[in-house]
Amino acid sequence: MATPAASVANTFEPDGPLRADAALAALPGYALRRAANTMMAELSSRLVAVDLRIVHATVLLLVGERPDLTSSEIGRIIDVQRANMVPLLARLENDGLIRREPLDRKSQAIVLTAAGAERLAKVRAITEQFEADLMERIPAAHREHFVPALHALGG
Amino acid sequence: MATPAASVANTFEPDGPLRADAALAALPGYALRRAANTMMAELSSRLVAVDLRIVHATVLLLVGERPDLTSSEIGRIIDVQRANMVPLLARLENDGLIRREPLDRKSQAIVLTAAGAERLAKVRAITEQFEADLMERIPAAHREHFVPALHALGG
DNA sequence: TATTATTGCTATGTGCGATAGCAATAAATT
DNA sequence: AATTTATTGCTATCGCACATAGCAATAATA
Repeated sequence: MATPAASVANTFEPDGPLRADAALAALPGYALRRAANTMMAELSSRLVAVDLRIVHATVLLLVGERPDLTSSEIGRIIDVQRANMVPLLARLENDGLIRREPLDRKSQAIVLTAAGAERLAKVRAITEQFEADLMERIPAAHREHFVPALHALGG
Repeated sequence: MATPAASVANTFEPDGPLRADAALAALPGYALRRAANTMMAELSSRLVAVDLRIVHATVLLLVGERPDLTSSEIGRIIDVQRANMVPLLARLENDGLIRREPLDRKSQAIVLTAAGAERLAKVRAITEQFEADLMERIPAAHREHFVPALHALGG
């Protein structure tokens, strides 16, 4: 924020907000990181409306689709380790959004409660709008190439 | 890793590594986040060769281009707050890669030392290779659209 | 000259991710 | 069937990234 005051000014955006230096802006990897950060910040701020963080919303989306996922399985899907799933699910359980249902004597399924289903509906509305807005920010000429490119970079 | 063992199997990748659930994979925002994470992990692992983290490498790249940047200015460019620039620059200074040079009685420029310049050369080699590899992973048809799309999403 | 802004810093809190270890149980091997 | 191996859900803990609040010195502005 505020005026750059950089002695050696950015040649490309003479007076605009100091985004990335020219040297950095040229790097696709840097652009990728910044775009992801920007968009995730945007999504985060939209999710305050449902008092959820991105990870929590992701878990709701997931268990809303598959009613018999275990904590470990969810962790593998979203790249969160078993140990770190504990506080994450505890939070959702505390908020009354999920419930645990024994599958056998070792594993338990994570399932939505009624409140969880309601919250999920709002999450879906928010994420759908978010995704739509995201795609619309991309110039039409590039739009259809974006997701395929991302998928090629993996996950 | 290991076999999914998901009771409700992933319909699209019957036996492959469990990446993202179908519901998640459809979301551009999710794909963006995952691609960024994957690529940053890749870059990080390449940077162990120069014993630097991504942020540190970024700072070197930056001060290598502009010899009179202050801590505050660097922070604004790379989105790191003043307070958090302190340990970051302390690390680089400790490693003998940067040096502080007074601009006036309040501000100081962050400049490369000889060792810093040498390290930067290696960083450049690594990042150039990384960026090239990244772009090559993207199918040719989508390649040229990628960076413009990212820039549209902002930084 | 008086006020306001900026710089570089300390101190501190919070949340995330990673690692190691553990008891119970399930799955695989022999 | 018995034994070994793997998996599950968890605790405890460490380090890192990031944010906030505050501070004294100094520079910039009104």
